[in-house]
Amino acid sequence: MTETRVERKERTRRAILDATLGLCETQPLAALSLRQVAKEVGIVPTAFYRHFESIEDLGLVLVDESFSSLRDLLRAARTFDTPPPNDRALFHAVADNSVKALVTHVPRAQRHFRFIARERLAGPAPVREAVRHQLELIERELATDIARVPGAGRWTTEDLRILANLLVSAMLTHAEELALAGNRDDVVRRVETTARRQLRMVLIGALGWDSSR
Amino acid sequence: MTETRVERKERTRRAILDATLGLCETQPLAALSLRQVAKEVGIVPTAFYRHFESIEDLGLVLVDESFSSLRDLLRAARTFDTPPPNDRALFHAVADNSVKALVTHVPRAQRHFRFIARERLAGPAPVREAVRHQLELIERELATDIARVPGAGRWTTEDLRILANLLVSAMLTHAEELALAGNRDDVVRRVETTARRQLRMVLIGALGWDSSR
DNA sequence: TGTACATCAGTGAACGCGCGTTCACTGATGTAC
DNA sequence: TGTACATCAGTGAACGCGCGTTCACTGATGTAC
Repeated sequence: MTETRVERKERTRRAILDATLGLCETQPLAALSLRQVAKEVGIVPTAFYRHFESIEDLGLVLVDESFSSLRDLLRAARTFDTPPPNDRALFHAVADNSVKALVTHVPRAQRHFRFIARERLAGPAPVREAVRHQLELIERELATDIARVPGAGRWTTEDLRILANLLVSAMLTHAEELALAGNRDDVVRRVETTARRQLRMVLIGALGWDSSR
Repeated sequence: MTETRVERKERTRRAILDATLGLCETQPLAALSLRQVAKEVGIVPTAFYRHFESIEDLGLVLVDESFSSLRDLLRAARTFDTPPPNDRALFHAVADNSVKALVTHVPRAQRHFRFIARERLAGPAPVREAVRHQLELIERELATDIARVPGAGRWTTEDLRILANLLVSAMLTHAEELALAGNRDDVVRRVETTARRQLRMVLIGALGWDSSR
């Protein structure tokens, strides 16, 4: 015996998740059939039920998986090689780091990002809700991070949330574009430039912002 | 005879478009069947072909329709009752106006916005491409508009495009949330506050921005 | 170690149903004279 | 105005196909003793 029963089951489960991610590269979850997935995996349709209750149930698992890969991206974006000497340099470094993380990570986790891009607004309600929840967590974490930056003391909690929301929206939009555009070099470079410049505009603009005005 | 043959045909065509918008409130275009649409309209499935070649063909028409309603919103957002006295007041007025237009217009054209939100990333490639094209036009118009604002002289064309892209992304995100959340009062108010505050942050932050740095 | 039994991932036949598309048609509206 | 013919939006039967789900099953793996 080279593989236990549990290992074999896990392997099939993994194959179902992968096959679904593959099929979702060109169509939304709602357009998939259980039989299509089963055929792709190489199992009989009824065997699907040994692993998931429904396609939607499977979708929720994929949302969790996708966001765990997104958290990797965000962790990378927060890491600095050397601490920047002043505020302006700090913001430039943050912007450069974040965008570098974006363009290197998205292609590696492309199928996950494509899945999220598609299902975030088009998916079944519970799937959309799950994506929404995860994005809210990210937004809150970012707000906490920004609060620690020098000069952020003047900002109210509400404004920090609103700023974080703006940054998350903008970067999500870019990630979605990258994921759906494939890896066309011109697109990657354009998105890279745009994203970096926007982060700088907002962060440096933020230095002059006063919550009380 | 109360209705000519042409009028009657147009009425059926309209009914097909409306039925599709209705069905797309809860599912993406790719999950619809031609028979479902025909049943909703009250015609026999084969009659569909007298009006459209396929569901995708119909989707492209709905994209055009939706964006013509979005252009109405944008026209409204650019209209001022009284010209503001200074730059800061101008930006506040622009932010307030734009957001007011957003929250009043989205519910009125809700089905169109829901359709765009769903199909922008999840739709068939030609539909996604059509949405993308329309958004690019809006972005370019906005850049031209910003260029006319006092203090924008220091900005490069490239930076104007990038700023416009940021604003369009942010406002699109809010419009999509409004459209998919329905008309829940708390959501509308939260989005309204967030959107207005973000526009102010960016526009006022932009005053301190210098393309050369 | 060997045996007898339990578990359970995956099978395969079967079901009724909705699918897109074909085709020849109908009958009201429109047009030519 | 009246008649004969053309147009064409919508009909209805028919097709083969893939759908989700049910059910009783098989046989390899796991467990108790």
